[in-house]
Order: sequence, then C-alpha cells, then structure tokens
Amino acid sequence: MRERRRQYPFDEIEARWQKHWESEGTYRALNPGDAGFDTNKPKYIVLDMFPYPSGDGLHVGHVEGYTATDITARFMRMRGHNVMHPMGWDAFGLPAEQYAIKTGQHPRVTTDHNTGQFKEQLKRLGFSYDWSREINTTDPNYFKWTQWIFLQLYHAYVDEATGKARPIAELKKARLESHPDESAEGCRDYIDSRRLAYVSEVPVNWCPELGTVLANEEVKDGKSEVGGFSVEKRPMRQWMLRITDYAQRLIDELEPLDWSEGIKTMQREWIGRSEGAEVVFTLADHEETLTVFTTRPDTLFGATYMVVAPEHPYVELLTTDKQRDSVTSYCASVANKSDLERTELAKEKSGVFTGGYAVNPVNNERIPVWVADYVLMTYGTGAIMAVPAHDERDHEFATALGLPIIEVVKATEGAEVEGCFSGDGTAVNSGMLDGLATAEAKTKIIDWLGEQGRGEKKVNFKLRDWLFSRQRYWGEPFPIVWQDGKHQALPQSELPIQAPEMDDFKPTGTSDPPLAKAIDWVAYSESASRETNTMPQWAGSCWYYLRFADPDNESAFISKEAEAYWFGADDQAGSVDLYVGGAEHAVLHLLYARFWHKVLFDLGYLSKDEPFHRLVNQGLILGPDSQKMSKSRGNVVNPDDVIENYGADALRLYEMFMGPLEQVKPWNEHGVEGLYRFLARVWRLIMDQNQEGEWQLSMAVVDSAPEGELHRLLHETIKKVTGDTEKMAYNTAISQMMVFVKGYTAADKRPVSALRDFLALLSPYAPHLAEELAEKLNEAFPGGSSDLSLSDWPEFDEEALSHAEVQLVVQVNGKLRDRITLGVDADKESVISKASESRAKEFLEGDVVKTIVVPNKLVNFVVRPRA
RNA sequence: GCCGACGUGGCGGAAUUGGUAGACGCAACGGACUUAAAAUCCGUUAUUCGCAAGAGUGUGCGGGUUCGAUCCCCGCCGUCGGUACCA
Repeated sequence: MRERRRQYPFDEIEARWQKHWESEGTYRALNPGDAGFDTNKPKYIVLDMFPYPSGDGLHVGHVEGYTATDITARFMRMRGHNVMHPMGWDAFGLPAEQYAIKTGQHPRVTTDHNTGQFKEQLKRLGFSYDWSREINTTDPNYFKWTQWIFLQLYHAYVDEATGKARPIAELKKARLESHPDESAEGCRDYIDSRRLAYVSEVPVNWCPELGTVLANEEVKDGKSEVGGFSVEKRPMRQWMLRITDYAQRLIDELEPLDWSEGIKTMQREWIGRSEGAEVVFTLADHEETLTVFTTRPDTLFGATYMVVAPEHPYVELLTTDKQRDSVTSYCASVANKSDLERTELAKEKSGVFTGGYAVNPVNNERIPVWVADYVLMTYGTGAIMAVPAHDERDHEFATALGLPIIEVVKATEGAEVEGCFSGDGTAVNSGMLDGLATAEAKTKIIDWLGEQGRGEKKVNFKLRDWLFSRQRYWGEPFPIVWQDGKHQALPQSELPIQAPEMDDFKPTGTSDPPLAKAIDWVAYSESASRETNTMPQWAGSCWYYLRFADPDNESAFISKEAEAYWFGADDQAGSVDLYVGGAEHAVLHLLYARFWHKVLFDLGYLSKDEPFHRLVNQGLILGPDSQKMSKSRGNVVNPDDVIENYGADALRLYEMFMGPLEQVKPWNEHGVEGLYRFLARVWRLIMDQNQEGEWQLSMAVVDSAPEGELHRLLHETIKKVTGDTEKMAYNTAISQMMVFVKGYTAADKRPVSALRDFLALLSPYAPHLAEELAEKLNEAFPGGSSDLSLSDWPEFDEEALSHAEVQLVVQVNGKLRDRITLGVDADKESVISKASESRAKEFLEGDVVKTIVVPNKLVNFVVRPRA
C-alpha cells in the first residue's frame, strides 16, 4: 500500500485545511460579551466525554465518538447555531502515577507529553474543536475550582423539608436557636454530621495492590475495576459525599432526559429504590430492640428466625456464653474473607446461632437470632426477619440449617410453584391478614404496626454514600487542615491547594497516602496539618463541561452570563444538547456529575437541575477478529496508520459507515478502502487529470442548473442526508451520498450548483475534501461562499421529489406476482383494472373475495379457489 | 438468577404508524483498458429447481393475529452488555 499512488492528494489537502482552520480560528465559539457575538443565534453544545490522555495515544474507538460529535457540530453550525464543541483532558489518574513510581519521572511530565500527542492526533483528524476552550483537570487554574466545589459541598447540607442543598450556616443558626444550651462541641458534631462532605470511619474497599481505597462503583465482582486486583474491607477514616440524600431526585429527574431507556434503567437499578417497612422486634432477654427492613411485611407471621450481619453492633449483646466461641470464630472468619470470597464463591450459606431470641410482634413468639454473612451490614438495618417460605435466600439458609418453614402466602390459583414462592398471592396462617391479597396485607400490617408503635413504612436505597478520598499523589489535594482532631476548611482565598513537589511517589505501605511523606508541606501551621488524601479521578470530570463555557475565568468557576447563555438558554431538561461517550460510564461518571450539578443548582449557581439533555453511547469497535481490541491480542488498529494510507476523511467516513453509532461492530481492513475509493470518485467527479498527469477542473462541470433526474437526485439526497444527519444515522446518509455520486458521475454535464450543494452535505463528514473541492469550484465559477463549513446547509424542494408515475406491486393472496406502472394517485378502479390485466391474471382463477388497494403502493387480490 | 439490547446473504449493514426483503459498502467471480500488473470502469452475486421464461423457499426456532408479518402477540433458543445474597 505504501508504494501505491494516491488516488487523490489527500495528504496535501488535509494538511492545508487543518492549518487554515487553525490560523483563521474558524471554529471559535463566541461567548456573550465577545466582539461579534450574535444574540440571534441559538446555542448548541456538542460534547465528547473528554479522554484520559494515556501513553498509547488515540485509538479507533475515540475516533468513532469524536467523529460523530464533529459531524453534528459542523451540521448544527451550518444550520445557524452558535456551536460550542470543546475538548480537554481528564489528566489526573493512575497510569501517570504508576509510571512515576517506576521511573521517577514526574507525572506532570508524562501528562504533558501525552496530552500533546493526543492533541496532535485529534488535529490530524480535522475535528472542529474550539481549542481556545481547552481545559486540563491537572491545571491549577482548573482544579482550583474543583476544590472550590468541594468547599461548597463541605459548607452545605440537605434540607429535609425541600430536599435541596442549602448553606450549612443556615443550619447552624437554626441549631443555635433550637438548642441554646448545647455545648460548642456538641453543636459542631451535629453540624459535621449533616455536611454533604463529611468524614466517616467505615469499612471501605481497600486495594493493597493499588495502595488506595476505592468507591463501591469502582469495585466489580470483588475486584478493582482498574487492574482487576483483589479488594478487602478495612475500616478507615475517609471523606464521603452524601449522594444518598439525592437518591430520589437522581431517579425522578432522570425521567425527562433524552437518554436511552437502557442507561436510565441502569442508573435506576444502581440507585435501587425499594419500598417496604421497618419492623421493631423486642429481644427476649434484653431491653434493646432489633429493627429490620423488609419489603414483605405481609409475611411477618412466617418469620421463623432472624439474622444479623456479622458486623452488627448487637452481635455481642445477643450472643450467650454457650454460643460465644462459635459466634466469635464465625465473625472472625468472615472478617478475613475478601468480598469475592464472601459473595462470588460462597455458594453455600453459612451462619451460627447467637443463642439470643427476639419476639415476633404479631404473635409474641420467640424466634432465634442467627448471625450469617448473607446479611449485609451496609444495607437496610443490617438485620432481617427471615421468612424461609417466601424468600429464596432465607429458604436456602433454613433448609441448610434445619430451621422451620411456615407458609403464609398462597400462590394465586393455577400457578404451580416449585420450592419457595416469593411472588404475590393471598395471605394464610396469618391471623388478621388471612385471605387478603399481598398488596392489601402489606397496607394492613403496616397500619397495625404503626398503631402499636412497632414499625412504619420505609423506603430504602441500594446507593451508598460516595467514598471520595484516595491515597494518591496525582490528584487534587483537599482544601482541608486538621487541628485537635477536627477538620477545618481552608478559605477560598488559599485556593488552589497544590501538591508539593516530590521525587518519591511510592505508596507508603500503610494506609497513609504518599503526601504524608512531604512533612514540610503537611505542616500547615504549628498546630494544624494538611489533609493528605487526594480526590478521586471522578472529581475533575464531574464538572468539566461547565468550565468549557468560561475556561479562563479566574474569579468564578463560570460567569453568570456564560452560565445563563450556554446552560440555561432554553427550556429542555438538561443543559448539554448532545453528549457522546462510552457506555462504561453509565453509572459512575454520569451519576457523580448529575449529583454535583444538582448541588450547584440548589445553591443557586446553575440554571438547570440536570447537566446532560441528550446522551448517546457509542458502541465498541472490535478488532478484525471480532474480539475486543487489546495489545495482548495484537488486534489493535492504529488510526495514525489508517490516516497515513487513506487520509483522515476516509477514516472518519469509514467509522461512520460501519453501522449505527450505538452498535458494537468489528473493524474490517478492506472497509476503509471502500470509503477511500468513494472519496476518490468524489474528487474525480470534479477533477480530471491532464496529459501531464496534473489535476485540473473537469470539463464536465458546467454553470447551469440541474434538470430532470439529476435535479430530483439532488433533492432526494439533500432530504435524506439532512434527515439522517439529524438522527445521527450517519451510515445511511453516506450511502445516499454514494448514490448521488454514482448518478452525477454518469452525467457528462455536471451542474456546478448541484455540486456545491453536494459538497455542503459532504462537508461535516469529509471536511477537508469538501472544502478543497468547493474552493476549486469557486476559482472557476465565482459566487460560492468562501468557507464551506460556515456556509448555509442546503434546503430541499419537496416539489422536486415528485414523480409523475409510480410503480405498484400486484399481489395475489399476499404473494408478489407482478409490478405495474401508473400515474400518481390513480383512482381505485383504474388501478384494479390494470392490475387484473397484469401477469397476475393467471393466478386469479377462482373467486376474488376481496381486493385491497394501498394508494401508490400495491394491490392485493384475495382469491378463494373454486371448489 | 434478574435487567437491557440484539439475532436479516460469504461479511458490515439497509428497509418497520404491518405493504416490492437484502439499499450502500466489502469480499468473490466474469469482462474492458494494459506488453503485464496496479489503479479505474462495466457486469454478476440470498437460496433451490430450470437452457430459459418462470416457479418454490427464505429475516434464529415453534405457534398466533392479519388480505399481507423482518416489523405486532405468545412460547423457546442463542449472542452481547449490565448486575449479582440489597431482605
């Protein structure tokens, strides 16, 4: 291939236009207040999920999503929008830090090198980014505001009455009024317990291999999502963000967004709302009570035992001397298990009897309390009532350990159930509930429990608070110092808090972060020392889309004017008009970003409660072997090679032509060639080679208007490409452009106006070639606009699409028998008469029972053969 | 197990308020141009029977609704993604 002659000079063309766009600032989006800002233009934000600039450079998966957004950005620009299409770098992160540990090279150096390489590669693809808005999460001018947002979280709480965040100062004022006698310390503890950013000593996911803790969302199947290392539970004092206060809103406010149902469902399930009741059990030999959460309070009569989690605070209390040894050793063995062992590998349920008993409030029966690791301390109350007849887990446990099973729900008739029935039915053996359907039984028992003061309705969520600190060097330091064992926020004026220069990035080997080694830095004052944890990588990506609107602002994270214009100018739900990225961020990034956005909205900094209006997830591109691309498989396609051989336009076009954006699809080595040939045909549609082998404008290009078939083909193409580009159905738009080129190549006179319109349609897809050819046309035929990518999108003429005649299908009993041609909108009688004279005639033996005519489409004769 | 998406030629895919299945591209085959090749251009290409005209079959499998089903309904099978003792 390297030796093959180029079919058109894409290398010269592409380099030339990229230089032109850069020097002219062609794709600069203006802010309100900028010279030349046009108030009449509607705004449109097209956003890519910004990349982590890894040392491997750009891969074809990046190119897919970025090309899709680039096409939409260019399309919307041509349709008269002020388009913001920015790019930046999510540059804090593990690989640079690990490289630093290995080589001693500062992560800053690695990061700068990699971002430079990424940017070069992006520019070679001709993406119309507004580079004046470029941001980098590791830039102090950026993370200053990440830290500032953390301070907002720290200084805020959620007001229960409104469900909205408010300044913590308001809470403090109210507290002082309501508890005038409380000690300063007591008040402070109360306030600290309500902050959206708080410190908690809880069992966290500690990954020894990575030397850091991880959020729940970062642990998959008991292993770290990054690297797949094992993770263990370890109690540590860590920063947490109170995302659970937003659980309900994160579900409700998802509704109006233009996201795929699949992603919405994933988020909803992650948040995991479930409705049920809390039931209070008294203990047989103690004053204390044991509260459980259940979604099936109607099965209370079937509760034959209870289970508490091994970490439950009452384990000690409940355990009798006789049982002490076995309980202690059971809890110890559970504590040593990794998450993986406790869930994945635990096929068999295990547990031990504590020796203690609780009393079932509905019948005063004594039921034994067990401790078992199938009950999680982190959900509900960490204790359950076990109804082995109607819960599969309880059933399994009871069966294994020989505990009694009492049926209290009868399945509705007809449905034969095997083993354990966990569906809805009719209550039996349940005293006052007998005969009631499950839903009614639930209501009745909850009311009864309420009257007795033994329980109430309750909603629970699976979502946990967000573990927000990491033991890393290469991340945002917290704007926090510790004094006398208490945390204290640093003032905004001290931001940004920068990490100290260090040579040794290695983990400490303990749970202390590497920053703890910078003794001078940690010593903030004589009595105060700095927080040495850093923020997780998600912090910077939680709000970057906001910063693009006002990237250089030094006095605010975004100006009010820029915020109002870009993020609040219309009434659709969600601010960013189009957001494209991989589905791997369906829960993590999108959940966290929505949470921060809502807090900033509540505090009055933003116009809308949701960040992203329309979300599209691009599908994975597989290797030519239909396997996931990976270095170890050796099936990675490098975009640089493709550009070298076929040009950026061909690469862009091929990736869009492969199939629907959202779909997973394999790379085909020959596929790019097909699109390269198409672009060469476009070139030769307008250019010819003379005898010296030089390219010149084709003699076939004429200054006249298209007529007849050519006219119709043009307008069909405008219509199809416009509609498909709107729908992001880029593959079918490209195929229509191929049809156009085929039709116009066959014509020996090619009207320049039609070619100009076609190049406009092509320009979002193959911007370099389109721009070059438009310029060639302008040189020979004055009157075209000077910058094709900023010209107006062509309009189609509905009249040009009409045909005088139309082909109809003739069917007999639904089978295709012939095709006939008639004038458009021919009346039913003439359609039937012509159809019955067609070749379908010989199949009309028998009685025609019915005749169906679909205007301009088909005729179907329903024939019953004569007996 | 549960949730979601999907299943169409040799391959990527197109077509659905139910109305000509296979657009467009790749690959393959045949031809033109060439000393030859590359590039380019033209043609064929779901499958079975047939010299042909034509006929039969065909959108994962089995049923159903309908004049008519790739599309709607019921039941299976398979692939991919997510999730996993959440009481």
